[in-house]
Amino acid sequence: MSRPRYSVIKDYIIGQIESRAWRSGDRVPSENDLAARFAVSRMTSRRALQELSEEGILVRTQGLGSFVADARPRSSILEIHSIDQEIKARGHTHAARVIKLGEKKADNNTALLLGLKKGTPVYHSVLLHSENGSALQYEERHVNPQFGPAYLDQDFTRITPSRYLSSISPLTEADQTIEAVTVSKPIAKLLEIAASEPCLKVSRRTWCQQGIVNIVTLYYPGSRYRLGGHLKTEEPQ
Amino acid sequence: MSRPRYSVIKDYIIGQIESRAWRSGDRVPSENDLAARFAVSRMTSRRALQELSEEGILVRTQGLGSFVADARPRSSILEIHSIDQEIKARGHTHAARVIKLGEKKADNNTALLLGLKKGTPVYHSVLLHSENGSALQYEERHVNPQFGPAYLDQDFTRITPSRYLSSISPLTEADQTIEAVTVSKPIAKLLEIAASEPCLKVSRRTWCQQGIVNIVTLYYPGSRYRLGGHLKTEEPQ
DNA sequence: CAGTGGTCTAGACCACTGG
DNA sequence: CAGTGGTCTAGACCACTGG
Repeated sequence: MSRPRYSVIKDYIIGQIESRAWRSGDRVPSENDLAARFAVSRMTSRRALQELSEEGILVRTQGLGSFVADARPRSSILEIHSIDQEIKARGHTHAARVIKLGEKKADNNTALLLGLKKGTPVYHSVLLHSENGSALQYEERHVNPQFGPAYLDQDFTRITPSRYLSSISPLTEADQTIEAVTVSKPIAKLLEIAASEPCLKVSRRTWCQQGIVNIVTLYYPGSRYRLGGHLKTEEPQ
Repeated sequence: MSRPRYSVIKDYIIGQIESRAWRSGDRVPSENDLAARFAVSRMTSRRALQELSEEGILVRTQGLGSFVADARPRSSILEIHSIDQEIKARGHTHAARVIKLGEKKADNNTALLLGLKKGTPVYHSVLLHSENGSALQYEERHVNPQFGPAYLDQDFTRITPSRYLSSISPLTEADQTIEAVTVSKPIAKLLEIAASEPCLKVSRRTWCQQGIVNIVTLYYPGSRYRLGGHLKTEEPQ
């Protein structure tokens, strides 16, 4: 059961980009070049280039060629994905550092958002996620212990909180707001940015079938991250 | 210059789904069926089904067939709302000021994004929208004249560009990215904020059935605006 | 088993870009 | 002009699904 040839060609191209042999704006080999080099038909080399173009890794122009796209990360607003998967999907290395992990009594606001009584014990975690060694996301989370009983026993350098929680109780719903803010000095320091640098703040509350799982606040350096999405109207009238 | 055949097949399938002739879960004709019906090769009918699958309109399973996907709820973050409607929905007063309105030759980047040749004349507008007298959104737009022929004759203090354009050619698709940035001094002045204040930047490209309508850049003061939405997973497994 | 989608070939003609 | 990507053909073999 061998891998499809177009997929091998994709990996080759991704490898070249990751190793910085080919950089943003560089032209990559043409369909014909790749077909000859990999001894496949042009339809097959074309598929590799086409898919990389759809994935935003290449930009193609008729008559000109295919070029390595601007490397800034994108994520789909539609999908709630785990940051590690998102980073790995870009072919990069994800690492997480656990800043805090423990139990807290829910304050007024946390209790309200989680639908619990004030003072109820909740799990609290703060993580810093990095992409290829560069800080990308500060993550603070308050978890309803009911939906993640072994939360405090997890090794969050190996599995993200989001993945652990969704393995216990599948996500069914979420609320989300997106803002542009500056962050406090301690957070700026962790994110390796100046305190004046604008950041994206994503505040999210997630539900499983049985109730509210957790509330999350994420901060991304504006210079290193953007949210992206593609939408289609269901019924163009 | 006829439309590609795979695109004709896609439209046929979309038409069947829109007219409710084919409904969620129904099986659509196979690659071979469509190839015979449209007198094309299987590679061509396959492309139509493949693209619709990537767009989430069909779901394909080897050995089984291709099926109409469930209609999915979308995040309101992704709904394209007219800023005036949004403000009025809050019971507030919307006002718009026209900063620029005219014709420009498309530069390299604009041409690329609009799918036009460099130097093609495009319409260009800059507006400032306010809510109860307080600046809320800086809007810059480059419009393909083909899809808004009377763009320059509109009174954008009375009808927003977005509403005018969608009255001409209904919106079918959009790309959007969201970033946290600081803005240039002139824009900061218009928005009545300090140049150091973080802003949300929304970059959007919209399509109608026939092609790319326009590209838009919006800036919102981070202190006065946030994007919000509610999402539901399609299939809680 | 017949039918489905997944991969692939070796050609073809075309529109487009730069020099 | 030579080179690029965009569309397309008429075949092929394969893995997979249900009956």
